[in-house]
Amino acid sequence: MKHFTKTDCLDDLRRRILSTDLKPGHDLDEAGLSGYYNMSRTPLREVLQRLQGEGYVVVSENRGAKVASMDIDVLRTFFQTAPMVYANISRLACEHRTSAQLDALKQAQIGFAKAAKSSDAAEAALANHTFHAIIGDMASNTYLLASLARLQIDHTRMSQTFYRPAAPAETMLVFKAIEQHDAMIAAIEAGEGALAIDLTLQHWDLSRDRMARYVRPDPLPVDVISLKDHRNAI
Amino acid sequence: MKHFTKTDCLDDLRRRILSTDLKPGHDLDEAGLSGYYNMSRTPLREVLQRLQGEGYVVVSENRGAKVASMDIDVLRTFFQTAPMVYANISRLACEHRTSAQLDALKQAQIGFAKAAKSSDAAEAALANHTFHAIIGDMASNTYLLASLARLQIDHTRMSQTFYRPAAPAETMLVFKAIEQHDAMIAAIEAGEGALAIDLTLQHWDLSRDRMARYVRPDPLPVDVISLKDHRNAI
DNA sequence: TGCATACAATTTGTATACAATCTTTGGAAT
DNA sequence: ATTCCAAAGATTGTATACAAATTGTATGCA
Repeated sequence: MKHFTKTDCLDDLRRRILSTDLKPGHDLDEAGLSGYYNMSRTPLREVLQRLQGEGYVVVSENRGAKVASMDIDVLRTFFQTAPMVYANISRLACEHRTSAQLDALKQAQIGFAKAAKSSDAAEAALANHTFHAIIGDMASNTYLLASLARLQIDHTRMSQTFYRPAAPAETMLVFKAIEQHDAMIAAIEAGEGALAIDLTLQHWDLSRDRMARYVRPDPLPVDVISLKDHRNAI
Repeated sequence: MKHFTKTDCLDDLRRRILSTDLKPGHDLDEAGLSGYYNMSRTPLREVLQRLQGEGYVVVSENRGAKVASMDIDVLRTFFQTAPMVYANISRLACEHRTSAQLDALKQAQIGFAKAAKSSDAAEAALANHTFHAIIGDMASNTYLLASLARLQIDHTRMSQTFYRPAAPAETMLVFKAIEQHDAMIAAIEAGEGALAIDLTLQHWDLSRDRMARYVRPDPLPVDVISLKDHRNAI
């Protein structure tokens, strides 16, 4: 059987959480995971501690780890905070970006466009995550990056539904998002901070309402609320 | 011998790092620490992973943990970012503060004033840390809080020298800081966001220049650079 | 039936032993 | 003397065993 290294395990858990393969509030069993990744509980627990530090999971004493939840009240603060942080990150990226980072960003954009058009929701959301994470790197501001990283976790999980085009009008919005990414690359390359801020805010206006509509509280036991009601909640 | 719990260990390491009892860049030996706290390496390593997530330490593969460093270039971004984050936190605190939190803040201010006047630098810096951490709690914005926490780590470590009053003029500045804290408590209690922002920015203007002057790079091996040169660097 | 308590089962926390990796040291060859 | 290599020492990483805590279940009693 394949042997996972600790970094692999870390990356995979991040990916599974971001893609909501592991849903918000989901209980993470140490024995189960250590079996899944074919490693002992000792290094796995260290991985969970790290993920807690990064905001992916919450571990409570004697009660194990859960995937970080997305309650309604944190989502209010999400939409309150995200534009400001993302905009500032974009501005800083204009000042500090290197050509290597620009290349990486363009690559990420290619991957994003492909995934978005293929309507593989998880893949598209992850590609979008990568795109904005690279901009975060460009800003090279450890302090703001800490906020950005946490915002991105929730952003990526919320945007799952965004890339599952149900109606044609919604597909249009995805194409618009791709265009906005291109414009942002240009702005960053040109070092036009004001423009980058503007584009970022537009980017947020595009997705805010849609995402907010799809947000739902942590999954409840199915015997308490019917699945149909649950799907329509919030 | 006394038996430390994991939380104790975590708190104590945080305190020692913030007070620069453990200096930036200092190497943290697992065996040494587990002996010091009288616990085995397994839980200690988990503590270190957590501290990494919080930005207190950096652990690198097969090379152990170091206290997070404070290089010159991150300090530029520090002064660039801190006013914005602290100001926003203050504003949010005005909106969300509870009366219990206000009480805690007033208590913290009493502790700060006492420590600052006693010219126990570490104690004063830690008390100031607590004061601003409570305001961070009040804001109840997990995302911004992540930035604030990281900013505070460096802020507290830098401000060590601030509370070691050498000249009478500098003592005056400390008294001024105490007054500003009182004004901020009043603003937050009254829920006057604009005023709180203003006070926060003033608070930063007060300390910025002084702190920047005392910043120095990570300690270098003494055989590379003479101690005298080192002390005068930056 | 409702509730409390005791006991079993599961899950998390810690210690220790051992494996893997990095660092230092002591020669040997140039 | 200097450089390179190898072996010893030290430090970090992982697995396993056991201890402690939590959760689930069954039983007794009102």
